[in-house]
Amino acid sequence: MSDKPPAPSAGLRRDMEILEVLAGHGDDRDTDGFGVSWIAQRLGREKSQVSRALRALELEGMVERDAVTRRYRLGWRLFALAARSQQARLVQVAAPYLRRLATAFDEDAYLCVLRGNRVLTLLSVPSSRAYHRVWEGITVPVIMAAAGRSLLSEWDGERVRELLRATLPSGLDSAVGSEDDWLAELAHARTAGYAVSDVELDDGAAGVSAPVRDHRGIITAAISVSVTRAAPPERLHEMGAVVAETARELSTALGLPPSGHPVAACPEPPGAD
Amino acid sequence: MSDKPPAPSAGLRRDMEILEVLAGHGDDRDTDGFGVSWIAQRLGREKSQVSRALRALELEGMVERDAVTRRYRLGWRLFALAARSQQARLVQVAAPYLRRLATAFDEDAYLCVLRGNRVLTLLSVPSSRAYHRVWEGITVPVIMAAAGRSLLSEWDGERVRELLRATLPSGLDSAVGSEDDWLAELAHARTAGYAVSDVELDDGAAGVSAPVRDHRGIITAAISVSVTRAAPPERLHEMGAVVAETARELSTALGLPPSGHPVAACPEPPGAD
DNA sequence: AAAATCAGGTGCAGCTAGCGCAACAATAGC
DNA sequence: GCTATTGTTGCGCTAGCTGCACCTGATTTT
Repeated sequence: MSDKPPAPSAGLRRDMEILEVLAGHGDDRDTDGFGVSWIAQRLGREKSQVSRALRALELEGMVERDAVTRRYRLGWRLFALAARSQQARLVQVAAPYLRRLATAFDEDAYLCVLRGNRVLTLLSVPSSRAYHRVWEGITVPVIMAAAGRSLLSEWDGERVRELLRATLPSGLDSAVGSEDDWLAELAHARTAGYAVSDVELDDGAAGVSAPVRDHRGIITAAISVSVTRAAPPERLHEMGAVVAETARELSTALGLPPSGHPVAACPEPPGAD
Repeated sequence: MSDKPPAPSAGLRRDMEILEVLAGHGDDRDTDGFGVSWIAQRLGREKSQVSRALRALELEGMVERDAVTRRYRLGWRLFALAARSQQARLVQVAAPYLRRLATAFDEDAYLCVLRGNRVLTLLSVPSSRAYHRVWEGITVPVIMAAAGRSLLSEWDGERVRELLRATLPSGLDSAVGSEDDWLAELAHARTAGYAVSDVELDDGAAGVSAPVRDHRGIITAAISVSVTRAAPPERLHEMGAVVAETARELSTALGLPPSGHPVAACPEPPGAD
């Protein structure tokens, strides 16, 4: 009598509820999954319905069932779908944010990821100013890229040293000394939420960068903004704060829970106009 | 024509097909997403149907639509769910180990699991070298993957034969002969703790791999490192030893008791058919 | 030991929700 | 401006889902 009006795609809704239950409380104590009856009761639905739906979902690989305990958990297909498109999605979702930065500072903005011991630029948005060097698809050593510090900022110290040593051919003993400096800078970037690098290499660009996290909270990319005009340190830190905030927004849009809590509200990306 | 009987869960099937299309091929030309008509045509379905399904999926957050281009791509919800899957945990734990391998050898490193008779790559850590396509979320036949040998190394011989026959279309009679070779290689991999595969298929990558065990000692995954440059056999075996050791460390991190193998071959066979 | 309890699956009738066609709306193209 | 293309909606018809009751099989109770 009350409401049954808005019930389109009831099947999908049911499936999503089931998946959400299987996703669990986020805790990892539920590693053995959940049984049909339990899910049905929790959803207030018929067992038969849940049973059939789960079978269908299993057929599609969205859930998988433990052969012995007969319990269900999320399946490989979900993971495969996400894995295949996460990079494409990253680029797409990031674009508007980079544009915002590029126009705000009138500086080139970049989206970078770590590839081996080099930094790969996935997307670059040019400023209005003169020549814009195309970096997309280009890799540079971590130490040379502005985004490098952000990408490594949460790495284990030992790993960073290994990577640095692997990067530097060995001829540079100045580097040996600067390893500690680097680690210190990483620590600073970690606390500040952004990294500032002034000109280090002849060609190496100065810039500010901040880490982008995926839905799991792992740093998977970094955005950076070049700094082509002389600017006082405090100006750089102002920029850093903005870049860091933008990176946070982007992370949220990618599915990162706003404050380290299960998924919730809407990750509304600023629709380009 | 006459058979429409086996059509349960038609809605789910449709949704999955759509998601599969949206996931693309991992190539990066799909970065713009896809339009309704294009998807409909590709699936051989009615536009209206696809349109409505996409709207429903969007409502659930499984897909999202670019505000300006009106094209769809996978949504945050799917990523959030994927992050909660069992595989995600594996990936998270394994990532540092793979990174270490990738930087140590400057070769691509992979984490793979067995999915039916194919090998699914869960995580690929690219080296710094030339562009490499995304393998994450992609499946390849067991015989083509470097990790295949490690994943099958403790299987019953008969079952391996079955799987090989099911995999090979049948046209390849050379395969019939090589079945025994394969079994022999599996035996070798079992004793050595790692598997070395040189180039077998035109595209098939050479590589070394080693098995990863869960807390029960059962092989649940494999890590492998590609070998893109010519290397003498002894070099490959050096690498194999390193990969095997890394796999052991990873297994321990996953909860395997450090002491040798508690070994499978227990009350529970990996699937009594 | 038999019987009770619980989890999961199946058969079936009734009815809802999704399908397909085609008209319509909204853009893009010329 | 008009036409071509893409995306949305109205609606009758039926495929497929819901929900009840019953069945199987494992685990526990007394």
